Amino acid sequence: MASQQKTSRKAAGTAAAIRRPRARAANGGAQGGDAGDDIGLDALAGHAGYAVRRFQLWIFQDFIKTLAAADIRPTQYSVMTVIGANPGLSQMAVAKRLGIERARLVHLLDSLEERDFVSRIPSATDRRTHALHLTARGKTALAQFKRLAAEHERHVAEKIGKENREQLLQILACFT
Amino acid sequence: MASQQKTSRKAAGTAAAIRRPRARAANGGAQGGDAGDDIGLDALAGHAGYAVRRFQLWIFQDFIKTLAAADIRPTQYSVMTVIGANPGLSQMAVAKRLGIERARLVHLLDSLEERDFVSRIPSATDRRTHALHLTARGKTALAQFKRLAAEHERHVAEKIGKENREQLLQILACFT
DNA sequence: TATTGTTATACTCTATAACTATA
DNA sequence: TATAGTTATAGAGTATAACAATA
Repeated sequence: MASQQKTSRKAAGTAAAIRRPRARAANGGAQGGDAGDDIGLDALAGHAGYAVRRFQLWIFQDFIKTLAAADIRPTQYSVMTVIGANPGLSQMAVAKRLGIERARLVHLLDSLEERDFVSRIPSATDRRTHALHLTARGKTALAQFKRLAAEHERHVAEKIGKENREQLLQILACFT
Repeated sequence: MASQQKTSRKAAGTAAAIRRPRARAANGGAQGGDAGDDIGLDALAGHAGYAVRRFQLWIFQDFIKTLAAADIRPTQYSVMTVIGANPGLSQMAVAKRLGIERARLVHLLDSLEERDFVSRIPSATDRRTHALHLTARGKTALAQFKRLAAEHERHVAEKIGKENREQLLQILACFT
């Protein structure tokens, strides 16, 4: 399939190689090879999804950077937070609550269990399920993660403004 | 590595199998095997990143569903929109403007070129670069995509409220 | 028969590094 | 030497399907 794509691209490139007077000049001619910041995006400016995507990229990057010393990523943090607030949940319950595939949660819990942050305790009432708990070490670790996460939230407030951050949380409350 | 993980998980499970009185009872006991909606998440409620992530998932799902008939995904749409608004841009310029890896843009453009929406035109001034343009077919298609995208935006407004959507766009304007 | 946890597969996206051809 | 486009690879993340144990 890759070679097919390659072939068709090369072919298209060759065909298009019949040079034209360049409509590009209509743009001022400064944008062809330049990665300047003056590229018009008005067409995307009105799209909520684009702004939200860029914001989410920024926010996750800052979260990862701020919690890099603890080596915890956003999803791991959310899993530990939910288990810490609701000890004894099953894997299905956590997966559904966070919108994670249960197949993926298996691997997330594997790594958290390897680091001795979480433990799967067989349920006495339903032997298919595990009751999820934070270990003593996990509880201590989560407390530190939360301090770092609070620092990350301050970065967000600095970036978009304290009031704007609170408004945003209100607007999106229906998604938490 | 997989078998290592499996081994350590099984071992941890066995060791933890020494049953405890279940701290879970402190939560009301209804949450263990249940995926109910009453799982406490207060701990995550104050985190902008979590709300934004969930919102972005919803918004992308709706975008993909609304534009499914056109078979266009959000990133493809943003690429065509930028090229349409700024004909003649180089691949680097588009990649930087949209925050996409230039390596990934290659494949995105491959598929758009295969569908005859975009063409790479060799630059006369810098033979390393391609000037990107929409084909006639691409322009017609983009016009239809924009109508569908506008319908998607109406879905967003229905979901979070018309005024909230506009406020959100204002708050996140610095990320577009 | 349905559900939980698990394994496996595939596809998308992200992040790199290297290669080529140009500059 | 630096840059643009390309190729390749590895790692997350997502979406499925299937399986064993259990309900």
